[in-house]
Amino acid sequence: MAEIAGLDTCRDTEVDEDRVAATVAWVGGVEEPSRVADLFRLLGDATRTRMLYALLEAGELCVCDLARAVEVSETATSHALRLLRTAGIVANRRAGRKVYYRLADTHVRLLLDVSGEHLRHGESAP
Amino acid sequence: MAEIAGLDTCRDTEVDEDRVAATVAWVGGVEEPSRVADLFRLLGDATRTRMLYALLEAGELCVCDLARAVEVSETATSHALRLLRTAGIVANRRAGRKVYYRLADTHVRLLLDVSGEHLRHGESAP
DNA sequence: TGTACATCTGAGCAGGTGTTCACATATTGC
DNA sequence: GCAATATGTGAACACCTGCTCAGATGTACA
Repeated sequence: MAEIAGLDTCRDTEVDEDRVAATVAWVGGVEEPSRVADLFRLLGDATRTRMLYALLEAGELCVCDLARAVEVSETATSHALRLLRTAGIVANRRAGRKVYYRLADTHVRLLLDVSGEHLRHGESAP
Repeated sequence: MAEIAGLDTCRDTEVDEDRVAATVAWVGGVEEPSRVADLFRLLGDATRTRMLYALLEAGELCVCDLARAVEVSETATSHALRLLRTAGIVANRRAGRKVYYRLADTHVRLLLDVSGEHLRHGESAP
């Protein structure tokens, strides 16, 4: 029943065995955790998060204005936006020489809201 | 109106100026983006995310079983759980020599759900 | 076309992060 | 008490990540 080789500690063989087996199969079989981690890693940087908050507040901003809003160099802003754009978190629109960025979909706003909710309420009931 | 020193590019002074000023004040004044980034950084690791998914599936697991479920050493599991516990993402319960971990609150499950939703639907309408 | 502006890109480097190793602590049963 | 199991801790290391710098690309206007 899927005894994992190489890890020989935890000698107990109680009733949790089947639950562990089912869990390892489920976690290992689906690639979702890895992709979710990739998404969270992008949001796990203060500069990028501040950019998202700025876009959430302003609706739409060009690179230079966004750079000033978060007080980061325009080059760093461009690098960050590239990552966010590739991941589909933000979308861009060209107007003349400027490129305006905005949040791509509502899921991002929801993630920010839920996170803020978590922080505000601290650790509450399960 | 809060011209940021040290960043002298982007010479345009169009109608967006006030919006930028308001945005920079809002983003800079609130520490929420930084704390949200800290939270997302914790979730931005594949090992930790798989642990959360395992706990989400199994409900409750001791360290050694969780280590086998995500196929990581028990030491690495303990280190990861310490970070998650300090952040209030997981909670623990001692039963004999074993320590059982579970998701701390419903916000984490919601974050995982919304993230999965985002990935499944890709980038849709704003 | 040439100049100025806005954005993008690649290389290089400092700082942060996750893992492993060795050891410490805690709990149970003899 | 002692031995065995389960978990926690700190240091060392390799790896990754985000920033800056220099330069390239794209766009508008004279």
